[in-house]
Amino acid sequence: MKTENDTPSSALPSASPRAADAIVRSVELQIVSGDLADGATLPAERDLMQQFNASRTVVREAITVLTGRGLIENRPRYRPIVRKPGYNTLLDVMADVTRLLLEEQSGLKNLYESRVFVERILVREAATNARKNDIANLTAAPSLNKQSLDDSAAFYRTDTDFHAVLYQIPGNPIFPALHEAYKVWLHPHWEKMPRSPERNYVNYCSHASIHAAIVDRDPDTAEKELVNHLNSAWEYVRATFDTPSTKITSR
Amino acid sequence: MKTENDTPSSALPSASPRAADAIVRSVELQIVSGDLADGATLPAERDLMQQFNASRTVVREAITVLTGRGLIENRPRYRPIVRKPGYNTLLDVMADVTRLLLEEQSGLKNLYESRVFVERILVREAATNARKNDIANLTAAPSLNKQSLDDSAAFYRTDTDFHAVLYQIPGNPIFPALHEAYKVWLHPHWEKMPRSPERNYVNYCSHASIHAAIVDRDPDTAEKELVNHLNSAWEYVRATFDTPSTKITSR
DNA sequence: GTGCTATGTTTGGTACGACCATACACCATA
DNA sequence: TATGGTGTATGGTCGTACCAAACATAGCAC
Repeated sequence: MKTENDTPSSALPSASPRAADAIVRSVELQIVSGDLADGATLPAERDLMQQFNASRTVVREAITVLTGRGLIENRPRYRPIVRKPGYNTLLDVMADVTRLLLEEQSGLKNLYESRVFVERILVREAATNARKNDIANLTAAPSLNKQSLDDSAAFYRTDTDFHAVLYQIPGNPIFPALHEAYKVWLHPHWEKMPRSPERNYVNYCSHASIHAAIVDRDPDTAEKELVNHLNSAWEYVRATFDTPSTKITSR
Repeated sequence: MKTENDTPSSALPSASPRAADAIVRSVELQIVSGDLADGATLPAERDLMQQFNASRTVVREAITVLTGRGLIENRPRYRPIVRKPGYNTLLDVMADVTRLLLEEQSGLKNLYESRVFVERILVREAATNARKNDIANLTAAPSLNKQSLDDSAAFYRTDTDFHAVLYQIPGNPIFPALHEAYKVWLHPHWEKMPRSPERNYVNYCSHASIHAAIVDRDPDTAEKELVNHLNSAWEYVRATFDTPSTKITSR
């Protein structure tokens, strides 16, 4: 986390008076307060200069920072577009660093393992507390799976959709955003996974089993089926870059 | 060098050839490859100008971007310090946006709820697969709690330590980083929570119960105790900013 | 010799001005 | 009216200059 180490000699000599920070803060405030609506465009840089009484250097630095935080979108020759921060923004910001972390073998494994943990509790939650509405969504997804067994690309989409339902059930916007993040980050590696109607059928059966267990209000079975499902998928992905020590063990 | 052959009507008209990006990528590579070790300092800006044959404007923009990604640390009048990215870096990057999201009431609630979900699966995992070593850590923590019942500040620390153990058990570095993030983001709000030796004792008992259930290899009870524990804590925090609709219901 | 101070150098932060390429609005011509 | 050329606004880049703080060094006092 942020290094908050005060220098041993005194309290806070830092208080970095970077001029751009003031602009960043000001724009941030305008965004969260709604003065700058989502989708609105920022004034031209030369106008911001006057507005904040700063040089273009500083204004541009502020824009760079805000872009890095995902608060504005900055295409080369267009005005910056305001993007009101949400949970998806949060994951967006992580994307660049995540890409670096995923380049190491253990990175992908760790990320996938975390997904397994999350989905384990999500299926348990579903089995325990899913409402009629959720069950309906959860029922529709596997049937769509079944219809696209022969089209691996389509199956991949409906496969993802099934898991997406799990992330919606808690009603917490963090989870759908998290699912989106897993999807984006894992997708490049899943692309390389061999697919076949037979393999799709196995996955479909897993989804059906999980769905059945949820309908039965049986969290233990639901979790067990999910773990089997995800571990099996991992084995397929692992085969595309097989190395020792990437195997998920059950401890 | 830049591709100018994309179809003008479709696809990606962007292909932004921002000069700073090249520097960013280059430095990123040097960091992950180890050419730039963690803790090393970047060359002076005027040296980087020559090295990349770019203007200082561009060099400084690259540094700003890298700082935003948490890959370098940039104090006002010092050389930028290289920080090899890890999972904690990941959470660091989210900090600024998270701060904005937490300013909305539902932000805190959503974040805390996600923590409950995560810890639910963590205690289940602990009850199922914790090794002797983990159990030992888990045993030590509550006893430290007990010793600091009368010192609320100390108790808060040991309280956090107990939960930290849960995040260590899976052996996945993502979880300790996540715990650190929860700690930092939730801390300001927990600060405002009223504390007392009696309240500390209640929390201690919860920890003891969770610990006992884990030792008994009883994930259901462990989860139940944890949920009670965390929901109870939430009620105390909620009291500091009471508004309707922030109550956590069990659906 | 040791320790402190004054001074010059390095370096990041900021400002200003200039130029380029392109998106876009505008206008003139067919 | 449709089309194509033109001018302007705007972001991207460059170069220079200046300031203030950090750092290195030399010089001074003891």
